[in-house]
Amino acid sequence: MEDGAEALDKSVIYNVKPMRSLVPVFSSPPNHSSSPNAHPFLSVSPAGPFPTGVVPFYPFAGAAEINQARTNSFSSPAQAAVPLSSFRTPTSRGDYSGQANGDVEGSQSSGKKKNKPRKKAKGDGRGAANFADIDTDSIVEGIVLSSTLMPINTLLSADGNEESARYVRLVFDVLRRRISQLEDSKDATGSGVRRPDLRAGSVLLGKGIRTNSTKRIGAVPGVNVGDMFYFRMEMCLVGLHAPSMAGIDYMTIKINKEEEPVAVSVVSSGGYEDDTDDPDFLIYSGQGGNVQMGKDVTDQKLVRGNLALEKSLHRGNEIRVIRGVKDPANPLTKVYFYDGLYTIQESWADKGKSGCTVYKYKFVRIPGQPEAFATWKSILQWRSGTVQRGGVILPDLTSGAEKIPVCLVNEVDNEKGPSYFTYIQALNYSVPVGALQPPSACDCKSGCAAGEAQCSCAGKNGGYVPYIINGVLVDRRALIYECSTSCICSATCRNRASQGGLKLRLEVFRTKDRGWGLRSWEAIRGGTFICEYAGEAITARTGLTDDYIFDSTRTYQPLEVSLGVPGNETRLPFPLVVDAKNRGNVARFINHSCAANLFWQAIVRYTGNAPSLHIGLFAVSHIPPLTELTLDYGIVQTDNAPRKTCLCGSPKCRGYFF
DNA sequence: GGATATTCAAACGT
DNA sequence: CACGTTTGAATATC
Repeated sequence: MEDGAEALDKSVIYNVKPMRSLVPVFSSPPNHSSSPNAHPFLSVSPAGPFPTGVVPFYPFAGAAEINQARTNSFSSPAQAAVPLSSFRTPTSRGDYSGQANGDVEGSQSSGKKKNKPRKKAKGDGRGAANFADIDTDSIVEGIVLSSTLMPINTLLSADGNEESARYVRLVFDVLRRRISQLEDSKDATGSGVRRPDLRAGSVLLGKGIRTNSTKRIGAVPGVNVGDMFYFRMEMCLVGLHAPSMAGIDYMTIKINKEEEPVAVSVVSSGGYEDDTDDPDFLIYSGQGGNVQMGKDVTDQKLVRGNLALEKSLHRGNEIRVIRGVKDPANPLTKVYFYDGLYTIQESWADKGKSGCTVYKYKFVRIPGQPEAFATWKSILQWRSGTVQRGGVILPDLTSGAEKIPVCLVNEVDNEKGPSYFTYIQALNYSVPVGALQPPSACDCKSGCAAGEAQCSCAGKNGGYVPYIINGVLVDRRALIYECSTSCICSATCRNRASQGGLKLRLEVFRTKDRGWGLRSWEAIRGGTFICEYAGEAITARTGLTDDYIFDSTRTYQPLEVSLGVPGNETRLPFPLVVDAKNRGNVARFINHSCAANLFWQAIVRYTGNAPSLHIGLFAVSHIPPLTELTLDYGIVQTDNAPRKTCLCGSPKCRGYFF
């Protein structure tokens, strides 16, 4: 288009093989918890000293006492092993939300305080009725029983670890997404505020599906600097920050018979006039004094959280800091980054704008921790153009084929870029005649998510639109039917999440010693559609082990946590192999990992008049910006198939792939 | 132990 | 869309 003299197709660029077998980049090293500073409390702990990073504080109750409080069937430590057959798995009907569960609960627990319903005393029932008909017990049961991550009889202990924290976060989000989906499918007549996050959090707390439930100073096992959250409840469930709203979390410690509150974590997210400019410092405002319903601004008092911060200043203990920011990609929501440990350097009393007293605390970040909030700030600068992203080789390797540019960066060595390939946005593959039911053609006028109970596309997906808002998939299914050209609904219908090319800002980057990889500048929620695997469909030969191959006939691990409904297997009813060597999209740069943060999902929709199949890639869990995106490329079943040695480095590494 | 006060939510309406 | 309103739920404290 611009200078036509060049015979070179602009979409053709350099190409070097992605090294799929190499170690993925994690947002933070796993050994972060070995604090550079000695823990100030170790010397005074009655049971100390402990190894660095271990903070076994039980100020009020022993672990046993806390465990005893759990009476639910799923985490009860009473039975050494619970045979799976003693549980009834959900039936294959599309609607599995209304089933009774008395047999399961009854056989495992005495029935006292089954689900801790948290009765609302209010008589109107308006808000409470929002979720009244959603059987969260059955949903959670399906999730727990189908999980491959933790044995169901493993106690989610008061002191967590990497696995339990991951488990809790995954369960929370899939439950929350399912509740959202069920809410979305109802008539949109109810105007009450819906809070699937609170509902999911409350249900899981009631069932003991939480971890690190004892408060502690310093690092929280299984939660790493740079971890990302979308709801306060998520942080509560993993023991990072307990209060559901308050910004300061604190605990009382007993020293020489003196009880004293100390702060353990704070959330800074714009509720007060904090100074958050410098990623190494934080000026944090004390709590209270704000305008509330029918109350004026008042002086803050040195009580509760403020008192705890003051005591922490004098004790010098580490305090976890969570930085909440507005997500520019979705300005209505917030993202929370766990930014690691800080100490308070000084405090003072200020006069706020209204003339009332506001306490201020200067937090200083302990050096040597991985970047978290600092990374986010850098990306904001790249996006606004105030700072240029370093190492850019090509500003857009799609050459405009995507609406959003994908830059090619190398901050590591002298490689100039991958070898030639042609950028295409989508896979072009028609479903074999008779292999599947054809997709539907709905006539929804107002979007297919809410209130369109008659949507025939939703009917194809078991009665529900498979996506909630923002292109977030509720759960993996064998196949998803999207709305498309033959539907009445608009292009913004949420049942078209995989269409229209990239929606996230991505970059292809040079890894340190691992070839090229793909990652995002954006905060990605679990379940989000990332991209499809584009390329040339080759159905004739399967079992290929070349690079740039996606092979649906390989064996894939199930998701660690899912809703547990039948039909979420990955096998397709016909063989599809995609070769992205000569033609492809960003997906061809995605490296393999046995602990991948993406999964694939088959999607059917019309392209013109032909039902076409697409391979969508979705986020397994929240993915912080600049974390490498990885996919499990599966296993070839035949015994003598050539295999590639895997060095993904995860504890679950199989040692090979393909 | 139950009830209450406190609180840097999250959604939605204007 | 910035701001106000509404409905919240965990926890500490009374």
